[in-house]
Amino acid sequence: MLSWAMTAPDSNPLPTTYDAASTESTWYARWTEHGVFTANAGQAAAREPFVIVMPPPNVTAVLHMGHGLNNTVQDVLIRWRRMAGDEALWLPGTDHAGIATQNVVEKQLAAQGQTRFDLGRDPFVAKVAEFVEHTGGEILNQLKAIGSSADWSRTAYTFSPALSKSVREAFVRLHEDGLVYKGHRVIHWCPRCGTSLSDEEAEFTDTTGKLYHLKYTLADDPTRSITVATTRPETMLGDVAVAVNPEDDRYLAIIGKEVVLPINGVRIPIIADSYTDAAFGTGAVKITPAHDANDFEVGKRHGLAMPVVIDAEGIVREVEDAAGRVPTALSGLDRAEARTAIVAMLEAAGALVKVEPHAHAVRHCYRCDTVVEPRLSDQWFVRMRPLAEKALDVLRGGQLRILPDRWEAVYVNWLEGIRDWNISRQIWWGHRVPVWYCDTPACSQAPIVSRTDVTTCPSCHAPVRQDADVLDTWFSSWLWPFSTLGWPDETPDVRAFYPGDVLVTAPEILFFWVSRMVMSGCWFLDKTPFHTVYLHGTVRDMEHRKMSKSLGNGIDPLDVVRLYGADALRWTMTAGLGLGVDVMLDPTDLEKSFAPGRNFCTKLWNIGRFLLSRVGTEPLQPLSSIAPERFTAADQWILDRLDQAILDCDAALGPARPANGHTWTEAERGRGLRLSEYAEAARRFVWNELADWYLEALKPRLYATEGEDREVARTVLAHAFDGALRLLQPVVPFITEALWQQLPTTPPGAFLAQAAWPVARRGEGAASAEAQAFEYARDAVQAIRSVRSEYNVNPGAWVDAMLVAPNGLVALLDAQRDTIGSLARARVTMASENPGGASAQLLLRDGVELVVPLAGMVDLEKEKQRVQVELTQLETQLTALDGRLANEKFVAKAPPALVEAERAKAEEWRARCALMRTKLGAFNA
RNA sequence: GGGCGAAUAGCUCAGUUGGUUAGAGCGCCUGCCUUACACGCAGGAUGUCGGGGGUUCGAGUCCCUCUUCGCCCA
Repeated sequence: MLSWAMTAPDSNPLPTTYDAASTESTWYARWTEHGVFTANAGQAAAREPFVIVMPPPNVTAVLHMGHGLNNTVQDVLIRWRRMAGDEALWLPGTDHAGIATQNVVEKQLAAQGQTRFDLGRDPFVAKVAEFVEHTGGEILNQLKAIGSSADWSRTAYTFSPALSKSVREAFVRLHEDGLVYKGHRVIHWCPRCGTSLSDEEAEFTDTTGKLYHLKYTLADDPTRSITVATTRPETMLGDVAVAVNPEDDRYLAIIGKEVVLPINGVRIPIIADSYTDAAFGTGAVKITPAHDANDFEVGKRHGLAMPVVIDAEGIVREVEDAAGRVPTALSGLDRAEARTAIVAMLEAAGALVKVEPHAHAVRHCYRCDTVVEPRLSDQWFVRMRPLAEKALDVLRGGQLRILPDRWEAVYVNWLEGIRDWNISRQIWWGHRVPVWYCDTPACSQAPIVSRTDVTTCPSCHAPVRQDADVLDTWFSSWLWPFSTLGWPDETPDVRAFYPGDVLVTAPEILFFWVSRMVMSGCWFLDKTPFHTVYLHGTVRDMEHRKMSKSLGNGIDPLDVVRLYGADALRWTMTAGLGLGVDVMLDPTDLEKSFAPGRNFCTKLWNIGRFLLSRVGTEPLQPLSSIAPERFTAADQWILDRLDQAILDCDAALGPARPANGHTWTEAERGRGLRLSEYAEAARRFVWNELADWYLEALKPRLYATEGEDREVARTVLAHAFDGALRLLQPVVPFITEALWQQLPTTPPGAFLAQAAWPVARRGEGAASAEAQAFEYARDAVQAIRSVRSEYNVNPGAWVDAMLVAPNGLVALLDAQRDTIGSLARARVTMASENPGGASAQLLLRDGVELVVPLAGMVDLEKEKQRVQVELTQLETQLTALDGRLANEKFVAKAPPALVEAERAKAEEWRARCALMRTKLGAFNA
């Protein structure tokens, strides 16, 4: 048997400082080599599957802190469940990001003075594909650098052949279900990107613009006029009516009359429509059906013409049904130039009544921020109402929950008011709409909606033409939870891993993506794709501004990895993360944000170095083989603390899924996913309990004792650290793996990343009497240290201390004398009675007193005051407590257990007060 | 304009169904380079829980109202 001396620090295999970079690359490589992250559909029958699908980053994206946060959360959860014995699948991939990716390549072309039209459609698409192949997906490698344990063997891509098949299937199936249709209406149009956008893609920005009051003269009486208010005077060329509210007395007499548009002289009627708000502006609004969605509805109701006076590039001209409406002087102007010119012309004509500042929200393209132009066009739509009903049902039925739960109301509100989804885009990069047309004039073939490519018309056998539009990127993303598994094929993966479990993302894409995935999952596979949506916060700077490239206030996660290590990054992302709370980081002071994580890792490393050097490499006896009486109080205590830490971590993280497998109960619904509480519970155990107390208490024992007790200590030490490393692995996987590999209990070839999640040895609240004895020791140590500090006792000096214990506790405390002494640098003696005299006096719990004589140093007045202050405080509280207990209503109405507890507390306080009064008496004597 | 949320220590936040003397991390103050760790150890200070009103035996927690801030939707 080796002695402690022979396993001295010299033989310690761990270097003095932790090298994050080499540890991270070493272990990540070993994990992937051994398929630690690979899920097996064949195992899913024997083990509970646990599935997270990664929100696919844009294929051209560069890792930013938002990804860091999002993926750390997912990785913590998936690592937790993997250890807990689930068949854990974290499915990664990228999104082809139609508009965004096309924009990137178009920008490159623009740098060479080219447009996509110079190349033509097919060469352009080929160029984008090539670009994606060479530079795309780099972000997935960056995710590996932060430790993401995704199953890379299943990496998916929304524009891959497999997922394209899913997209077609979904489109065709919805068409068969009568939910896909082509509509002619005003949609959001981005003149810069040259495509339509969905409601969600046209984002509102609050803007202070101008409200122009324009005077339109009545055709039959040039002395009379009506004034309309508009924010967009340039659209007046396309006006087809002036609408007033039918209830509005001011205009009743002129409804049905005609006015003459200034500038182009077109005559248009005054109509009554309840859409008009009498309180807004002048109560009269101009109606431009082709250039405003609301006006379009009014126009449809009244059967009005729909002249188009602004084209797809945002240029004012006579586009359609607009002959004679655009004067030559204005034709060809950009919409912004046209506004200036038109306002000037209106003013010259005396038609501009006034201009006032006006705060309103203007829609912008979410990809390029260009002001969106409402435009009349033909687009493909999905009828959303039937889909939304299902998505509402699963939330209301409890098959789906959203955390934090306040987002559930937002989700419900949006789905209840859902509008049809414009899914066609007039760009080239994306899934082509799977519809073909026969252009033969004589042929009556209807458009062909097909799962497979169509080349010739089934009726006339002429070549057919495929619809030029591509589908909204989100039309592929919304299938992600099952398209990635092989749907529509009945693959083993679909059977094993659908539905999944948790979706982790930011609230920004609740509508874009989350709600739509629920809808598609419910529609196509009849089940919600996950039972939990976890919406984390946003990464912001210290001024609470969102981190963004344009503001230049971002932090590069890879910089953090380089400077502090991936574990430190993950620690900051986890430990600071209240449920759904924004994460504030200071881009100008990385130290402030990430030093705590690095410091924690350093501490963990040092704990490991010291502990492993003491445990040595010799085999250990199993904890279960050790008879309970051989454990010291400290041993019992740390084992109890580990149990408690495990229970705390479990309570913070879980439940992982509804207990009945499908529906959340009210009690379960808001629970779990408290990552900060989990991290704090694990940190507290390893640092504040294992290192600060157990290791310190053990030191003399490690050096002084021999034989059996040393073996017990080694076993407990290894067990406690092993437990700590397991609890911490999901947060700081690299350093914990490196340390765990050094434990003599670790089987060769095993990985902590796959080791079993710890289970508490005993239930809650069952702390043993022995463990309790160590709590008394800690009390005494803290009291002595406090006295030493107060009297400025030289840190190296030893003091005398006397424990005065009630009879029942004498033996228990006596056994702790050495421990107390070594931790507090005190010569501890026992007494059954307080000797009084010139000494520092402290009252510990359960009537235990501590007397520190400090010969010649004690300030009696100070001691008296200390006791007096404490007594006064306690008496005040005791009075309040007694008052409560004397209140009949309290005794009658409060739960009996509580009343009992309060009574016991009152007695304890009373005894404590009595003891303090005795002390004060002794001081005065 | 409509809806939702937040306001707790200097900062960032916990505080789950109302029930101990309201907690943590960081920061701050004091003393320590005690042979695992100064990226550390020990000891300390710090809150009329945004204002006002109400329900209750009991309110940081529930209700109303005001103020300030944030988010979502139109």
